[in-house]
Amino acid sequence: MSGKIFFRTYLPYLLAQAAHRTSGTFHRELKRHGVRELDWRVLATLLGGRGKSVNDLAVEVLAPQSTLSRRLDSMAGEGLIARRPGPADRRTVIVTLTDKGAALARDLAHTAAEFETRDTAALDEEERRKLKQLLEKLLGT
Amino acid sequence: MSGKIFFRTYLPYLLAQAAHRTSGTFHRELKRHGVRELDWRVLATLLGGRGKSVNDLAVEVLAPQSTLSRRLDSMAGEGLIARRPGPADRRTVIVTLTDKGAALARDLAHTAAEFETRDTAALDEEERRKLKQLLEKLLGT
DNA sequence: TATTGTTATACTCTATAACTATA
DNA sequence: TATAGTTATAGAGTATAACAATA
Repeated sequence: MSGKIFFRTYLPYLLAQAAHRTSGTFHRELKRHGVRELDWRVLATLLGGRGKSVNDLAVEVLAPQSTLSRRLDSMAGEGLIARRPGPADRRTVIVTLTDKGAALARDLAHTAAEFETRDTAALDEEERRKLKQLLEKLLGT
Repeated sequence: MSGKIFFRTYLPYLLAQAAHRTSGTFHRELKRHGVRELDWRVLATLLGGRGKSVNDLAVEVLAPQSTLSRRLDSMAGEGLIARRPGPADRRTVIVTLTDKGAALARDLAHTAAEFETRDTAALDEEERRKLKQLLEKLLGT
């Protein structure tokens, strides 16, 4: 088994490379706003929804609960998110965007969409659609 | 713009999620061997090749040069890789696998291939092939 | 007892820049 | 002067487990 051939067609690595490349330029943009990658994922995940528990959020932003918990402290301090006890089960904490957080999230999402197009310019519209469809199927969503 | 709709179809996030999911189980396997994710990328990248400069390697393993440099110290200490000055330009350092490193790399690559199939079972063979092809085109390889 | 979330600790990785050797 | 790589430092993320509150 040749290593070159192996790793060049090894799907997890292709995915990691593609994720790295297609977010590199936008991450520099995030930095300009003083927003970290994890914060951006939290903002984008919560945008348009009605709030999520810390647990659910941790799964969606691909971060451990303890890391997220500390970032939420910081984001709450900046007035971007709010936390309140879950209505049914008071052990859970429901995280929602504040108006300020939602405004920032919308602003960043707009910029992200521009970068997305630019950073995936090697694909035409049909290929991009197909790629998304395959990824969604892979992820079961 | 709905957040749910936005982030669910935002390609960099789909890629990050897919990369995360398709490597999660194998990373636990790596841990069992005492191999870190970065080490694994170095091993797999060098497998079957004739060695690479630290700079080129850093790009391929998606890590900063300084991080890689320190990991290489450790991997050299474990007898997995060797470093020698470049023949043409003596500023460069050429990294190659030792026999021990190559054996470990082949072993891990074999296991990785099994996990790859398992972790992408939601796609059939044709879809997997198409996904790889689109990713390769996106990456320009 | 089990689960949700927070907090604590030690460790790893990253960003940045200074430094060395070579070109 | 510029480049390849190493080293140094501070900051950010992760793994792990202990802990509090609720179920």
